[in-house]
Amino acid sequence: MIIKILSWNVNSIRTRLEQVLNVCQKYKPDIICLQETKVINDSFPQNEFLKLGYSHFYLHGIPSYNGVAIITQQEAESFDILDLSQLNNGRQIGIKIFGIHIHNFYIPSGGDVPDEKINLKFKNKLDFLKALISWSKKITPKNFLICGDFNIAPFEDDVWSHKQLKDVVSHTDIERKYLLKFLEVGNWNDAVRAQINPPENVFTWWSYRSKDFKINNRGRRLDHIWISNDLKKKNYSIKILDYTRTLSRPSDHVPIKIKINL
DNA sequence: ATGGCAAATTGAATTTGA
Repeated sequence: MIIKILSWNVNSIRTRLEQVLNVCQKYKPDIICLQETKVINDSFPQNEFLKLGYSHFYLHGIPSYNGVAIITQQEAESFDILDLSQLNNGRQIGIKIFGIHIHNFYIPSGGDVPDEKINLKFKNKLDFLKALISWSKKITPKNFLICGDFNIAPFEDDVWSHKQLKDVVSHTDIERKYLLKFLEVGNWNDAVRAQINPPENVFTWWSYRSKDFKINNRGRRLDHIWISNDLKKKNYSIKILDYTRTLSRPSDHVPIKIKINL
């Protein structure tokens, strides 16, 4: 059986609804993992998805910001919101479906200053990563996939300039170290970088502050799909749908997609 | 440590993102 899973930080599901529906019609993912839905559960636009055959909604929204969702055609066997810490505030939702555990994360961005002593947001980011490291040690990573906006570009060539971004939140040494520790203790596999490498585009995010994101291509790879060792052995393919960044009123993130033959 | 922006909330200004 072949399943398709798509992960996208949409920066408001209500603003991006038409674009998300278009991507669903075009690529027909079985499972849609969204981050930054920015909507409470009661206001999630379910009807439009129902028309496309997506009838199950696993939502963890809060007012105004954050918020994650998993949307499926088939009903999940179970779903859960992890007790990662009090910091799991619309930042994680997990399901089990087709025998696969899927967790959708929105790791905190971390604010401006990469110093946990003076910037609480940065401390929260590192604490969230520590919680994910502990969680990875506890679970049995079999038939497991985790995805989402991790807000960290782990490798030097995951950003447009390692030199210029090495002290910028999302690419500092300590964040990269924590993320790679998380990867290592869970025996996770970075499914996207296993298949897509420079000079092909690996970026999934481009700042809104650039007038034309294509001109100097100052992007970062902040969004990820990680899979357990057993899934790594299956046939799978990855696509970064960077065309969505060229649409009018785009999200600053683009979708990433995995097609896996179970 | 700031920016060239965007979205949500509240009601022109602030917070958040990264």
